Amino acid sequence: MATRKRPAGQQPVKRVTLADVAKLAGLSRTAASMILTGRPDTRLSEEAHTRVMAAAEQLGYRPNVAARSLRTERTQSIAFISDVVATTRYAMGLIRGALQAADERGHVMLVLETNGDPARETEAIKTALDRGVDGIIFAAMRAREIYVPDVPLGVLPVVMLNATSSRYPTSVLPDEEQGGRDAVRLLVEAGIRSGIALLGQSDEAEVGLFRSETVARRVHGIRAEMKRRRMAFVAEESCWNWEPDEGYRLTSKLLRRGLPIRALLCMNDRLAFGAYQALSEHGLSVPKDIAMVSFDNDELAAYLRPGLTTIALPHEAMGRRAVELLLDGKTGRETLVEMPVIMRGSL
Amino acid sequence: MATRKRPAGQQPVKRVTLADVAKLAGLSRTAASMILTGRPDTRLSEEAHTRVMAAAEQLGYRPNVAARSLRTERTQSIAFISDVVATTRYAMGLIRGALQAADERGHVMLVLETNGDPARETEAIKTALDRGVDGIIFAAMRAREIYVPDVPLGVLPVVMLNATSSRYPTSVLPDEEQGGRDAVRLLVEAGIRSGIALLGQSDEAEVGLFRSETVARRVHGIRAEMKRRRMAFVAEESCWNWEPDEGYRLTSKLLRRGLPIRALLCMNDRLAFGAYQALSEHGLSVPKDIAMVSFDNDELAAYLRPGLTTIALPHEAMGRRAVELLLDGKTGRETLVEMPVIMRGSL
DNA sequence: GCCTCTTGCTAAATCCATTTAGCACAGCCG
DNA sequence: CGGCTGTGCTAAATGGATTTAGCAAGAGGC
Repeated sequence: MATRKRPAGQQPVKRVTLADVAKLAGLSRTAASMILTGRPDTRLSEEAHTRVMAAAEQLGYRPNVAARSLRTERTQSIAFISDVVATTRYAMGLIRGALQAADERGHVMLVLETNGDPARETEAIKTALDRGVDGIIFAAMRAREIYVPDVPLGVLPVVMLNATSSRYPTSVLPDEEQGGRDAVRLLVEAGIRSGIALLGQSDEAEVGLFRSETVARRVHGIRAEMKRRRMAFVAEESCWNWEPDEGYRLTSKLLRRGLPIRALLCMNDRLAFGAYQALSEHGLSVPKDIAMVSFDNDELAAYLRPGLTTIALPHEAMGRRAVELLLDGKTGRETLVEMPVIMRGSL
Repeated sequence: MATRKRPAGQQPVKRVTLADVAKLAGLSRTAASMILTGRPDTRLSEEAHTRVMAAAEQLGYRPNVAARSLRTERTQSIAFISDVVATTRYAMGLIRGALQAADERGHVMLVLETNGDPARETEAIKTALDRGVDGIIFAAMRAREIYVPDVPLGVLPVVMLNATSSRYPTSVLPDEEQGGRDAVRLLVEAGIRSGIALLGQSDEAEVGLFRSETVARRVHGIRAEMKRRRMAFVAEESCWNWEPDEGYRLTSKLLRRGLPIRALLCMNDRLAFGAYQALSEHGLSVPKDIAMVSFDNDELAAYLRPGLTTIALPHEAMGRRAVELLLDGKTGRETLVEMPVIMRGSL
């Protein structure tokens, strides 16, 4: 029996290399490389360009990224390092926006998750550096100050997404201050200047101690706009956990107090969801009896009846912007992304 | 003024290479490489091992991934190519599970989004190949047959995640048949054998024409278990769009017909969400008047009052499993992942 | 006719790790 | 002593691109 070096059907399928293209075009690798990478000031003839392009096309040439980046130190890839990818529905928007912007610029995105563990963060950064990424995005799923481990990144651009860091000045955040103002403006434009209750703000939040940086700005925007218009809340119910349960509990409590409430301004949609449940139990209808305005534009907001009017967290736009800043070299300062007003039936 | 070639503070920060390690250890690059990659049958001395390890440690050596993969043809990276990353909250679980399993195996994950566009799919595959990934996961956010473009992948392992393909036999899917059976079993165990209405199933779904493959299995499991237990639905309301609006509409319609309904079996949680709203308006309470069982374990399910008992889509486990199959070379067949029963207050 | 400049192109070095092939030496056998 | 085996290690080739330095031929100037 003859020894079969290579199974019948299995072609060796050698990848097409630059050398192959050059040979077919009758030129040197140097020439082929320069033409294919679109170098500006080569003195290669029009004829040479045509031949190389044709050869590359004909052979279906794709450059070997590893070989290229070995030489160039750039990989056309970026790292998206985030604390938590799942758990919050917010995550997706950030990733998706970043992904699209990266793709448009011919970059791929490595996604790395750290669970907020400093050791894993350090490891993630090293991994990213090993792979020679062209830039790093540090993202937090709840906007906050992140401590970025002290790994020397050289001149690698870094953007903080939905996060801030004392080490890296470039960050992309939602314009919460404006969002806060808009919420109040919305109420006024609907003719409601009194009987507004605030749901969810907590003093601790304003201190920014535990909760997110940006929420403090949201609260600040709300208060500033209220003050500017010489308005005051009829009630404020504070809580830590902005979840439906709390919204339900606080709203029930509020209603029992018998205050003249005409609108609820909720710090997020999950609270508002809980509030809906409480209102429904009390036989109150939205927006006829009580109007609702909220923040985030959670998926929930569209599902409620009537739909919840809310100031959206522009996650996708933020992700996109982060990549734009990173790859277009516009780093250096804080960028605020407008929070769109999503009008639905609750106001 | 003297020309300053290099700005004062800016160190050149040359990366540590294998050659540096070898030199410090007083050995050849060959030896250093063999030791650091943990080759089994080298005859290098214990002493050599110690010296190389110490040198690598001391210099903080990290291998250059590009250089390595240029030689080895493996990159310790995989591609996660999916139709849509956002829009469905499901997505995250798949990505997150895959990410974790990849990380555990020392791999990084490239995430690529195609929006289901064949041209972009082809492009994504090429991009992945260019980067020399060690495997590809094709994921769909709604389980379904995907047409994978005919790009020759050679011997590259491929796993279909939450999807099937005629081209690639390895796929990871939720065990919908079992899930369907469990839903019925749950109702019976709660003492409900009659007065069950089915919400959302549509004949078109069973044909699998447009909707997902696996939903057909879900319906099949439900019907099989009903039949086995000699039970029948008191009503079936069909619709295409399994969204809260439809759940609301169908449930309202059902209630107006005055049937003796004791339980609602909903094809997904969003339908159930709408159903809750309708029940609430009709003054019916869950689970006292009407019990609810559903599918997916959407985030919503936990927010409802009472919490929605539901058969979960095990996205994270599926993502994890896909990577395990991919990297441990266990490809070849369909893997079903158990759908956990999430008991909450609605049953 | 000699020199310089421009044009069009290429040889060879380089990036860094992996891997093949094989060298030098020691010990053992007969 | 010659031949053989085993041990410990290394030189050099390799992978595929980019980039530096520079060659050869023709044009133009004086």
